[in-house]
Amino acid sequence: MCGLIHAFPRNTGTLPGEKRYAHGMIIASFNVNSVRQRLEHLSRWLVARSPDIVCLQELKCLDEAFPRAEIEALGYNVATHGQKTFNGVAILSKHPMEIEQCGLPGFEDEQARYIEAVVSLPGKDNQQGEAIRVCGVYFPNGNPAPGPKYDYKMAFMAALTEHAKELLTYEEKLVIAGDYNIIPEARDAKFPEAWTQDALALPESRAALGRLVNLGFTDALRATTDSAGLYTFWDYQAGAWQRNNGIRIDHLLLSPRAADRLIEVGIDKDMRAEEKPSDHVPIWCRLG
DNA sequence: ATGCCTGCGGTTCGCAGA
Repeated sequence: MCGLIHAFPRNTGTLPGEKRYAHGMIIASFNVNSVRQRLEHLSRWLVARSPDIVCLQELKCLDEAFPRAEIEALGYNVATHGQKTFNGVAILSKHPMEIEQCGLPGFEDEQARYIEAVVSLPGKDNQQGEAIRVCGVYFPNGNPAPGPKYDYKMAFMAALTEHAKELLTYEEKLVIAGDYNIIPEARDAKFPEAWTQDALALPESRAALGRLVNLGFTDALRATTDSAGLYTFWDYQAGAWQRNNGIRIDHLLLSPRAADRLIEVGIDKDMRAEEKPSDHVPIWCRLG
């Protein structure tokens, strides 16, 4: 399992005197579509990929129902922001972390779609390492558009953009990782014409994503490749996986200091071919 | 063409997802 289909190295040299971690650290996002249904998949993947930090979306359970002991047994600290039935986000970290936010600041929301932590990274020779701020996001779907659900999606994105603007002033290593429910460009869908009226691809949706990215973030995948056909989601219906009818909606946005450390990006596409998979697969980046 | 499929709740079909 966890066959790596897409892996994109970044052609960048190390500057003289620049401090980098020997093998880098992996930060991943994975929409599990029910953490209880996906515990075996998730556990196998955590062992195989061994990410340092993972943002999970669509837990679909209360915090007390999260399989905390099982994940902790694999060597992870666990922070959850769950709710009954729907949504729910979590951050897993091999390293110590402090939770900064559960829920998006300045945005009253009964839906559990945002969690933010600062992770303390190990330094060389047990020296005090750096820290990295990680935001786990689960954007609303927004369909049907127009309508109240689309208004909610736009409001969520506006609030996230305002918060991200403040976070960037800290000039930290920062990653906003998650299910954005936005297809950035036509090349990010097998059949882009099928999505033109959809909340995932409307010009207003793409413009809102652009306003966030243009604050100064780097889309990790697009920093490594211009290739079309790189997807993170395939619908359960109509043989979408078998037809490779996919879309790219799970993204890793990097602050300038994080983008400077980008080594490679991967999508663990083979997860989608397993028995009883999530409809999303993990995307991850390695920072040096 | 509209549903196809999956998960959840709570009982078995409606809602949500994307």
